[in-house]
Amino acid sequence: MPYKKIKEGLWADYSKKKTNIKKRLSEFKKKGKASNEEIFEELAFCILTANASAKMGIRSIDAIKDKIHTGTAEEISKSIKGKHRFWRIRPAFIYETREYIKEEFGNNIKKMLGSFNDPYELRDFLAANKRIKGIGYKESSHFLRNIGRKGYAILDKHIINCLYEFKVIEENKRPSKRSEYLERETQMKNFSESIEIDIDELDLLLWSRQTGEILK
DNA sequence: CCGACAAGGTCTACC
DNA sequence: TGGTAGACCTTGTCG
Repeated sequence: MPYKKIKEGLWADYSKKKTNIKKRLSEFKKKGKASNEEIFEELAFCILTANASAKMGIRSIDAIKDKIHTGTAEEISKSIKGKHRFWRIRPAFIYETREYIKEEFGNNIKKMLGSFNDPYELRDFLAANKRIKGIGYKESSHFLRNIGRKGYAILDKHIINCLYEFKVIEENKRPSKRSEYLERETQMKNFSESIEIDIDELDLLLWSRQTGEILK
């Protein structure tokens, strides 16, 4: 499909969904100003969504909200069984991440996030940290976006698919390392600039085209 | 009804 | 040391 058609198609869709998209983004912004507990819950949500369905993630986080701040990995695991594919390992990830933030930052996740000036250094930190478990580049970007940080590409299966169809990227393959992630992120940014749709809005737009919904 | 396959990736072990 | 299979795991959906 020629570039011009793609741009027109996206804009037609964007005009319809614009209100919902903006609304969702303002919710993300608001979340960023919430308590340490709520922000940690958002991080836990992202740990849960990796290679699980979005609905599974939402359903699961609701089930364990009362357990994730104080419960053991086993307790979290018990609450999530039957609601999530990876009911044994993901609670362990959440637990380990929580204990790390407790040890290093006195349970103050906002302090942790605030200790970086550069947004990409912050993401590198989250993605590369071996004690922040279950969070790679995609989920790190997802998390930061969900707490109102802007400008990151969230390169999941759906977005990669779209970008490939649009010929923005050359391979229909999820990035498996940092350099690939950054490269495709730049390509998506260039595309978003050229069609004049903000990258954060473009992410929600493309995702909604694949799934029919504007979730998180 | 049943087999195949997908579901917002990341971690670990091994070469 | 840098890269890549295999593990994680179950449920819903589609032919």
